[in-house]
Amino acid sequence: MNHSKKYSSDCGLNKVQKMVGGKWKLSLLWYISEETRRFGEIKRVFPDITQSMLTKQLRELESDGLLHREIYKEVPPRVEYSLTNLGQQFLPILRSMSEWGECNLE
Amino acid sequence: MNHSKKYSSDCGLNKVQKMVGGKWKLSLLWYISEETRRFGEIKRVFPDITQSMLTKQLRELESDGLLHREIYKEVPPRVEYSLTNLGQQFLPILRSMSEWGECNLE
DNA sequence: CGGTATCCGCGGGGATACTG
DNA sequence: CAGTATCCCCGCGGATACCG
Repeated sequence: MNHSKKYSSDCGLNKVQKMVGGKWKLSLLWYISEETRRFGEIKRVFPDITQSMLTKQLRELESDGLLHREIYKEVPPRVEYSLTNLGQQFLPILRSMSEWGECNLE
Repeated sequence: MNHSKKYSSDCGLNKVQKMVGGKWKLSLLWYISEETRRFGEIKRVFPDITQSMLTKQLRELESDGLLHREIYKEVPPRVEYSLTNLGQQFLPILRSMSEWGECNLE
């Protein structure tokens, strides 16, 4: 590895920061990891996220390869979100963070 | 746990997000985890962070209990940053994220 | 050397209304 | 139901100058 770039903006940690640094992304991944979720479900469980922001963050997670978005062409429409392989590989980290957060704070 | 708050703004993951969500905090913790670091060292290794922002992020990490800040009253002054116990407990997670970031991106 | 003090731009994120 | 489309605010983070 280029030694001078060990901590620079293209190191692994900063890539992670960019991918899951969004305000709600960790929680969203966590919720979707339990099982495939419909958009409406997510919206109901996270009432503090506006719908537009929810769409945006989900799409970013999708384009970063963490989420899969499956569209069912029905009436009414249905869209389901699930973890990709990459997202599943991130799960242990997510679990550790959740535990660390629950245990060590106040 | 309050079921309705399982994914709300005070769940473990969102606490983690607030604590280490800053643009440079993961990398800073990572660098300081290797050994105790002086302010000037950090500044040199992270030339893209302005000095004022560096101070701010370090202080936030300190007040969140992740970093210890030791001031030596010498001339010239010396300030050293190191991980607290809480910070050390976060290390495995940091390591996982770094590996995941290095391996799975591009 | 290791900071403050100011000022400021940008974009993350929210509110609201409309749509296929 | 699952979105766009707009508009907008605030605060993160940067730039620059000064200080004990």
